[in-house]
Parts: sequence; structure tokens; C-alpha cells
Amino acid sequence: MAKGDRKWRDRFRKHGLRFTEPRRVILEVLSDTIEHLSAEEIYMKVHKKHPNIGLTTVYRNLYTLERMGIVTKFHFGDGCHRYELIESNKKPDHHHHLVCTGCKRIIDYDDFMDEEIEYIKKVEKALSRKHSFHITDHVIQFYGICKKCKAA
Amino acid sequence: MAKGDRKWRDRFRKHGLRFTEPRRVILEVLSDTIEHLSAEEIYMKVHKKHPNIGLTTVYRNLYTLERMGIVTKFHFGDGCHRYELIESNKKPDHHHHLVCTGCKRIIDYDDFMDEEIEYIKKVEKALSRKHSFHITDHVIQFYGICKKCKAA
DNA sequence: TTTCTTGTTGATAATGATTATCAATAATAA
DNA sequence: TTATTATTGATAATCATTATCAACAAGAAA
Repeated sequence: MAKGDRKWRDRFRKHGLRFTEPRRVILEVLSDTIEHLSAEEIYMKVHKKHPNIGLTTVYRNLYTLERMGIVTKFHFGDGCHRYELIESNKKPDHHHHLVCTGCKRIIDYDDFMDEEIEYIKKVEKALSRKHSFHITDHVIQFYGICKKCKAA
Repeated sequence: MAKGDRKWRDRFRKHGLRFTEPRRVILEVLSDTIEHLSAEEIYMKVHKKHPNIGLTTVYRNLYTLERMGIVTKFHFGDGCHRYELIESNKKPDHHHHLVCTGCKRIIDYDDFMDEEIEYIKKVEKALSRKHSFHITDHVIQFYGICKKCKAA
């Protein structure tokens, strides 16, 4: 077992779960991409490496990984969910998404994160006071037209 | 035809569309609520007034209204889309949503809109320069636990 | 080791929201 | 009045996601 895998195994152990081959492969696929893959797309990449791993297993484990706080599930308005590894060495830790309504491409961006965090904090404080609402998460997404689609 | 209806009729006309009874009723339902109704929920309310209007018609017209810029479609992560009238006399023009992950209730809020607009503007400018991306819309949502669910 | 418990898997069927199809109908234009 | 075009409602189809369930495999207990 590779060194990185041992880490994963321990992480699963803590939740009383096992670090299986399908889980290893799914994490591998997610680690190797900067894209925002859907369950179906993940399944296809997984399938190339291990043709015996089924789609159900992919769905099931994406849910597991989500609960474990390892992946995040997004909805960009194209009829399916898309998944992203939270701790990826291919992406900035905290970032948001730019969705092109033309070609559906998704661009990560992480500018003005300080300003954003400042703004979010302010809102959180006000909301917890005004509505006694305890914020645990937020989603910020931008929609528009990318360079290519503008030219076309 | 009521005075308000004439306005709607003209608006549809401009798009080469007709202001029909199903459309009138759907708009009526949306105007009369502060909730964030799903297509199914809208259909049920519409159905009470006009039992002959079908679910398909509701879906179709919500799409039409969306394209016309009259309603906005949201996705709060509960497996369906929810619709809101853009120009409603029951809601502030610009607002965001607080989603309780416990009871799924959605709270509108419109605090700190100035700060937000300031922040958004900054991001828009930077993005258009950096990625030549032209932003047309954005989504900001907060997830957390509401008062009731916290107590329970 | 053997046995027992429990997590995991893959195939299949089921669900639920949304869309496509299509003939019938109603509104508008010619 | 007729021709055109938008609209409708019912039905079937689609697509992503979940539930079911028997077979299997890893780890714990004996």
C-alpha cells in the first residue's frame, strides 16, 4: 500500500469505514482532474481503470465522501451534480466558480477571497443576531459568457 | 380584463406570446406567495383554482416566464427547482437566501446589499479583465441551522 | 484457523423531476 | 372567413439518482 493510501485508510477507519479498491480509484480520479466531474463522468473514468466497478458504487461512495467532508457536491444548473475534492493539490483551498451559460464550462477563481471572507463574516454575524440562524456553509457562483462564447 | 392583466398582456405580446388563462393563474399564484414554490407546488395551487390546467402546462410556462425574465429558478439542494417572481410586491427586489439544512425552510434576507454589490462589482471587474468573462448573474446562498432546528 | 459480524459491492428495479410528442384547440393575422 | 401560429393537456419517454438485495470480503472474536 502506497504511503498516501495509508492516510486515506486511517481516515476511513476513523469513521468505521474501509478503504476499498473502488474508493481508492474514485479518489484517484478526483485527484487527477481539475475538472468538475459528474457522477456519470467519474464512473466512466473509473470504469476505464476498473471495468468491474459499477455506477451505483460510484454514487454511493460520492455520498460517503461527501459526508466525510472529503468532496463537495455542486449544482451548476445543468441537470446533474458535480463533485470536487476539497483538499486537492491541483486547486486553491478556497475558491468559487464561474459558469459559462454558453458552453457550460466552469472556471475556478480565487481572487478577492479576503474581501469575500470579510463580507461573509459580516453577514454571518448579522444573520445569527437577527434570525438566530447559524451559518455552516455558503455558495457563491457567477454566471456569464466566457471569452470563446463571446467571440462566437 | 383587469388593469394589471393588460400590462402582462403587453409584456407577452412583445415576445410574440399570448397572455392565456393558465399563464394568468400561474402568475397569480406566484404573486400571492412569499414562499419558494416548486413546479409541483405551483401546480397544486393552480389546480385548486383551475382543475383543468395540467402539470405540463405549468412546467412549460415556468420555463417561458424564466426566459422572459419574469421569474427566477433556484436550486436549494432538495432535488427540485423552486421559482420566484422577480418583481414581487411581497419581496425586496434584490435578496438572497438562507437555507436551513434541518427543516429545509428558506428565509429571504436583504441585509448588507450595499456591501455585497460593492464586492460583486469588484469581482466582476477583475474577472472581465483576467478571464475576459462577462458576468450576467450571480448566486449567493447560505446554508445553516435555523432557530427552531437548533432548539430541537 | 475458524467463525461471526458487519461493511461493501454490483445488478437490477424503482423513483421522481422534468421533457418530448402530438393531436386538439384557441387566438390572431390575412 | 380562412389561414397561420401559439397553446394546451394527456401520455409516454428520459435522465439522474436511490432503494433493494443477495453475494462477498475484511476485520474482530473465539
